[in-house]
Amino acid sequence: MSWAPSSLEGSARHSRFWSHADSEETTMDSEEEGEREWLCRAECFDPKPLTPLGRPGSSLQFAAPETTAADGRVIVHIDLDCFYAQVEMIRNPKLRNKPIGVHQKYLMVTCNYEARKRGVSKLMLFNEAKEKCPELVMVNGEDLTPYREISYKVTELLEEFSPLVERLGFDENFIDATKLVEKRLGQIGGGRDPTEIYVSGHIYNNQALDTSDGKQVRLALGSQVAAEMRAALHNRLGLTGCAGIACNKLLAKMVSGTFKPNQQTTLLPDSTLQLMRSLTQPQQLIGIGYKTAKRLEALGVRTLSSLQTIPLHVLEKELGSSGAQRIQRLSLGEDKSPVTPKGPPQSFSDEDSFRKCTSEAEVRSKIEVLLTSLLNRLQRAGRTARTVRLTIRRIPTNRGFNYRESRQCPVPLQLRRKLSEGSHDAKSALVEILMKLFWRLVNAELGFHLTLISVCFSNLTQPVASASAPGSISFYLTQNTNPGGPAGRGGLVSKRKGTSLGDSTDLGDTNGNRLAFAPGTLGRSNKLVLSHRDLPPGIDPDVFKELPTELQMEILADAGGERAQRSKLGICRDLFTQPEQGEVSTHPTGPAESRSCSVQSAAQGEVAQVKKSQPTPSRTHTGSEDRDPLLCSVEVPSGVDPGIFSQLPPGLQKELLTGWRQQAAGPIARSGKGESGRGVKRGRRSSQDHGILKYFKPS
DNA sequence: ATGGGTCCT
DNA sequence: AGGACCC
Repeated sequence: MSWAPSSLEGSARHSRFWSHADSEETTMDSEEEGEREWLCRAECFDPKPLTPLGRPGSSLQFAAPETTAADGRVIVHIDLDCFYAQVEMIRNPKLRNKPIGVHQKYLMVTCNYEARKRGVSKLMLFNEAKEKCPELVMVNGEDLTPYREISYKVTELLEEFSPLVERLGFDENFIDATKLVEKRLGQIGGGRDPTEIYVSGHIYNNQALDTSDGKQVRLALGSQVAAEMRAALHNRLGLTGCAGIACNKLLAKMVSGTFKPNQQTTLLPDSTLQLMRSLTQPQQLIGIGYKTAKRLEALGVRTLSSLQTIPLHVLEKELGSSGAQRIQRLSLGEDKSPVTPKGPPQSFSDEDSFRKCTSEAEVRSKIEVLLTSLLNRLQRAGRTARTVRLTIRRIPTNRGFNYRESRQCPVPLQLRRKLSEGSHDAKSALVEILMKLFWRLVNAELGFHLTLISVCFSNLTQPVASASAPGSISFYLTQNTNPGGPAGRGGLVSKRKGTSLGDSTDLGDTNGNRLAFAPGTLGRSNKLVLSHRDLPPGIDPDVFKELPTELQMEILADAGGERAQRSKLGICRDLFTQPEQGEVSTHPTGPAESRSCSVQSAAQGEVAQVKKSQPTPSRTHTGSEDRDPLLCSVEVPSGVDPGIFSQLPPGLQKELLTGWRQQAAGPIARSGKGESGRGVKRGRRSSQDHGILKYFKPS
């Protein structure tokens, strides 16, 4: 009652907002979905008014609308379906067809659709869910590592389409696809097939597409981009999700959940007010939370329409002028906020909640656990922290259950140097610092009863820059790495002329692989097909074969680490090693679009593209006997498939071979104080912590 | 509630 | 250091 309930894809607001879609979605199986989306293309595409399109030079017909530039944007919102549950199904494919729930403590934070069919829903209590569905397989999701890692893979994949990608939590991303769409528009206007103008997926409110309306055409092309993004997410990461396409972030997000799961919806501008009318409370708008909703209620504003019509000066008295204007514009579906890439994480935190912690010894022990995990995370990411913070929550106070208090202090410079070398002394020094912060929070004479302890590292150094420098692996393999200063941020789509994923309207190009696959190793479902002994020891082949290609690649690469350490991603053998034996051949059902023409050809294009690339000439021999003779004699790091390795650019191979033997460079604090200051645009995330380099380098 | 995140004041 | 917001 006193806090705003929230959770991964599961705030009360979210549930209320989408409850309509939620109840529908279970009735719609994927078979049906595919047809519906496809039908929509047929229904909404109007073949007659094409006249201006076919004429050469007619692209002027679609010059940007007169109105504000903000209105002419094409924003895609991607929202992964029950993300934690999907990750758990990837980690353990045997769960694929079972109802599963993911819980943290006694709260089930999400569940898959198999569970939802059986009446289980998000944010149910553990016991409640088990009662509803005794067969429910409960997985503990308190360690966010696997979710965080796959989450960043999703963002990276989307960044291949456009550098303007903004994360929202672990399972949502906004993409500004305006430039990409403009580029395609130019190609269509230049005399290409006008039937390329259609909406992929649903159109909100079933509005007919008017192909003579430039804004609508842009959104239609945006819907095709969104479909390609979702196809890539499925083909490469094995993930499904929904997309919303609209002219701003607010509307894209609001429309994306109209059809769930694994479907997409485009909002054409004429239907904006209808979408807004479907909202009942102000709190359903992103940006209006629990507190603001309460203040609005005090003003008598309980409905969206009353928020739309309340005189601005009344609103301003309660919320201040900037806030008032913002939320009133939101209520009308207007939102000028840009898609803002946040770059590398600003903070790393780890917390634990519990019923009771009343002794200093318990506190110290919990802090040690949190610290150990955090220091590992920092080191793997190549970051160091300038600030530490300790946060606690005490047993119910007059300030509400969720009231937290914190104290923070700088991490002494000496300590930072030692930490970057992994010194054990340094860690205990940090524990002492945190204990001092603790005693600044609680009065030693009074005793205490905590229900949560959290440690947060912030004011982080940038990731080491070497990974994104020209000549490095990530320079070759990632497309938006921006090694330069602030000037490059958001400006460049690609360093490699003409090869940016999004640059082409050719479907075959839209799902490019950053990693090359050996010819013939891609199976029917676009997963690597490798013989038993190609796998690192300890990996269950039955599990392995079910994984998405990029995760398979990662495991293979991970096995190459000489010291067989955990990969930086943690998507490594112990996460995928199954305790059970026996065969399970669950073929995950593809997304609806896998059966649709355009997306299927995209997937085939991906394979075709891979097959086109030629193996590099070989020199030495290390391979095993029955590999492709064209590929078998390349010197490769141990544990990596020579066929894969051989397809990499020569400079890349060289770097790999060199890098393999090197110790990972220690984190280097880049000088320059203001670089991560507020309001200053930071450089893009380098590939050090999430980029492609991690596939190849031992940690 | 859980275990994270963001930016602003 | 806390407050608001997001998932």
